[in-house]
Amino acid sequence: MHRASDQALVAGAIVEVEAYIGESDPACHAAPGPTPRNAPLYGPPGISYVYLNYGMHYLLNAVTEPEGSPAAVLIRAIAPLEGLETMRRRRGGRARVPDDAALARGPGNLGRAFGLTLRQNQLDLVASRLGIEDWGLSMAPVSWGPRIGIRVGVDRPWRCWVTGHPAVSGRPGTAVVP
DNA sequence: GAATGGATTGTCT
DNA sequence: GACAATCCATTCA
Repeated sequence: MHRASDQALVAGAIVEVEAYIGESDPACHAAPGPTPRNAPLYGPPGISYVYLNYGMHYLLNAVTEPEGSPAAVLIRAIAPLEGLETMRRRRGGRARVPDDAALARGPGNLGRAFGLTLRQNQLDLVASRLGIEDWGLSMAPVSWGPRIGIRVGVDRPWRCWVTGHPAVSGRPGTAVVP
């Protein structure tokens, strides 16, 4: 995943995601039906869905299903590969980041490291400066388990992460399927 | 027009 | 382990 703003390019390998699928998924933003906020979920796939959560964190989703089928993948963490200095500067303001693996660990931290705002909402993830590409790095073993940080729909094991990777958020050892 | 609460994180006890 | 920070979409009157 990468994002270019001005001169700075930041990029990293996605190591943790969660799926939010359909109006029948109580944790999906599409659960209440179409609204102005979740409109991107109902659009074509390959488009970003960025929203502000808890009034302070910009969370990034990638819309995955054809128009009319609301579903998206929440990008929760990336392993930084490019633009480390930029990420440190953006993260550095408040608390110090102990190690590089923590620069974009967790959806809120990722949003800050990438400098995301509502302006990055509904961007084309293939053609715009915010994008997801196949870098041929997807050979690491992954684990599946319940999604975290939500109060409903926790029964769905739709969280997927690179097993044992230091840039993955949450507590280790919660895998349902190794 | 006012109240409510959330796909979070860092700090404090 | 509890809580504050902080904004907007949604809900209710």
